[in-house]
Amino acid sequence: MKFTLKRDNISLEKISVSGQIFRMKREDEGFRVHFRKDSVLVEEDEEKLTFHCSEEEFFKIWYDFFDFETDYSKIAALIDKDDKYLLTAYESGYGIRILRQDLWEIIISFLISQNNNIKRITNSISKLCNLTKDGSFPTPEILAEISIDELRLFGLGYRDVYVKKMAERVRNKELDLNILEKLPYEEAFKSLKSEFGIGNKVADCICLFGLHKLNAFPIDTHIKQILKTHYPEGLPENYRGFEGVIQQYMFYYELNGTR
DNA sequence: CAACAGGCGGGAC
DNA sequence: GTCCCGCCTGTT
Repeated sequence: MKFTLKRDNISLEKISVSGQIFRMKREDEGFRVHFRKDSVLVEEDEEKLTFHCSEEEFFKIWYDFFDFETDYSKIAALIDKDDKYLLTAYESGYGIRILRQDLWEIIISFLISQNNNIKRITNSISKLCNLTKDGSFPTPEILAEISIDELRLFGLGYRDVYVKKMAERVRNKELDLNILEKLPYEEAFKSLKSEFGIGNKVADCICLFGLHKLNAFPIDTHIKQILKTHYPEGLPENYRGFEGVIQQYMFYYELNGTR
């Protein structure tokens, strides 16, 4: 079963290397993505996307996952005509969207991402998924049961204690993800930051990619440099509310350029 | 060999 | 509050 739709401001190719998702792999026919227990293969060509699933499944799961509800062209229209840097970054990153991924998977993924490189992050997460029979991302219960020594084998380095503690916290409902999902940005950010292993950057990544708070603006080493060079006075006011989307265009442009 | 990779915790001040 | 250091580990 397949479901086809016209491409409009979406690029799986770019999303796959935008740094927000760590297990979106290119297969022979297209890209495979995962959401909780489900997975789908998506073909991408110049004018359309072909989902290898029923229309019913597309609208039940993947429509939200790819955030088709949000009009990214409308957000891009906010870009200042004199902001040459961002106009170029948007042109470069045109088609990137903020996926609505599973919160738990995002929390662990970005805990692992700190002071780390994408290759190693991807490798660690891939190994973690081997813990489950179906290859889906391991639940808090599963991760909480793994010993530190065993976790170390996944190449997490010193981040293994962060992962272990977080799994226990969530399993014990000391951090309730259902509540976290209902909080406004400021409160979610504060709650996340109080967790062991989560600082400003990781908290904002989780808010942006796990809670879809488009006003979260994760500042990593690259973004810090960009701000210093192009926005010494800070981001313009008119981007307020969509800083996270802006960040993605900048980040992509910085790492992938105009290729 | 050192430096770095999408930072963070902990201690000094 | 800010500054600084050490940290797992694979790659360059």
